[in-house]
Amino acid sequence: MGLTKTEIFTEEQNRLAIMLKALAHPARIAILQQIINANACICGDLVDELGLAQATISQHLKELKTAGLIQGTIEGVSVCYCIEPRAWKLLSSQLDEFFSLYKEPANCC
Amino acid sequence: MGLTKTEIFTEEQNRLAIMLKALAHPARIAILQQIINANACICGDLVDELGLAQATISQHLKELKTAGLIQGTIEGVSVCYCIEPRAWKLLSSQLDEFFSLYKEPANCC
DNA sequence: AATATCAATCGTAATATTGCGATATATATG
DNA sequence: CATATATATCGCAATATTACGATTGATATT
Repeated sequence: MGLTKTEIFTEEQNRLAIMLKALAHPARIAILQQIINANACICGDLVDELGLAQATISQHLKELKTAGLIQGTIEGVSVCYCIEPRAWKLLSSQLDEFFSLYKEPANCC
Repeated sequence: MGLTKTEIFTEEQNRLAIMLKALAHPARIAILQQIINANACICGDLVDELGLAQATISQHLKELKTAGLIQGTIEGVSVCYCIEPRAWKLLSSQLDEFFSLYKEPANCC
């Protein structure tokens, strides 16, 4: 065990869970906020800004990139990271949809 | 290590990450969808509906309850679970705010 | 070519998560 | 009170996550 039973859930449920997992860490939230704020960031900026080791930041960036939420472009020695607009909008709207499923408390327990 | 460095992030970043973590599992997404769909659910219904053991569903319900996303009311032998409206709305608007930080691709990399 | 700079990857330790069987607890019902 | 029903909790095994030092790789700079 210790392994999520993906096969019993829908594609959508699994995809949403994966994206949310990518967001579900304060460092990654902070990284995204920094990237948005600065329009683009390189790894070193984030290392200075947050108080985490370079290896740790790099690993978080990789997770965000794997999820598709950010993209990285090589720019000389450094790599410029910014938001991936499509994935961002898609996730945003999927979450909107999910949260709007719930309408006001009817006659709950 | 293996421990998140909460102290270097803001209260908001940590709270949002905790709530997202509670959502970031297909079983918990499915549970919430079921609860919303049926207006309220008891643990047994969810065990039948999803294909997970009773102990597993109970544990997921506990996590959702700890996060404050659902509430449970004892109803005879069973416990009736439903959405906690305040937490739901709060998270929804916090996510709205977070996602709206990003405005269109300016002159990115 | 040698060196500096920046980021990715490897390896490792500590901790967390996932899932379930077994058991405990708590409330109905006969 | 004994039994059935429903849920929670315990304990465990398998796996995943988090963090970082050390190293590697790749591009500039001198």
